[in-house]
Amino acid sequence: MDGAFFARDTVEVARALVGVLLVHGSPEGRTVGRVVETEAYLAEGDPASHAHRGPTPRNASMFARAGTAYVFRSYGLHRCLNVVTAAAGVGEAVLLRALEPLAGLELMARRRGREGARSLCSGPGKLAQAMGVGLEHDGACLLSGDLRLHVPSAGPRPKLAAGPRVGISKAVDLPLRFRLAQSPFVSRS
DNA sequence: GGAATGATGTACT
DNA sequence: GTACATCATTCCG
Repeated sequence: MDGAFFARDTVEVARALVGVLLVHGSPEGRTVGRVVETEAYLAEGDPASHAHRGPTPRNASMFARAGTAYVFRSYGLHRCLNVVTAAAGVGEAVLLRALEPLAGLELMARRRGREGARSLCSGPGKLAQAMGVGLEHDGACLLSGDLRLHVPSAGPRPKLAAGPRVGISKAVDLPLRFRLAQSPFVSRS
């Protein structure tokens, strides 16, 4: 796993990230999930992106180098995890929307305060909560550190379904959302 | 300085 | 399907 994986076309990265493992080793324990749903946020022609109007204090890490985490607070209480893509300074990223929980399910359930493997990580806010991702991870490197992405060395290319993104009011029609076909762990809608 | 607005999730009808 | 929690950031005056 190296930075080159992320330092290329953002839509390609969004597709390639499906199937990648997200691993968090915390004092509480280790949690692992497989990415099953992503969304790309682009620099040009994408008014739904936080980076659309250029750098601000909040989105600063979107302009850092590829492989950096961009974590933001959503609706005052949730958190969402993105991976910065493309060349440094461009301001593109991929939102991780859903995971298939693989390890540390009990810890995920405890963090979430509810049971049900199906709904532990089936949404960007749930995923961040279950994996213990917080604003302290904003700006962190996802190639090394306590929170990491890991590409399985081999394996068949997963079958993807593309569609419109969720929860936005602008650029609603762009097909920039990708998910693992037939996975029961994707977010609803 | 003030007001609007979310890259959401849950509960309730 | 609809309602609402909850607050920092952003934009406008």
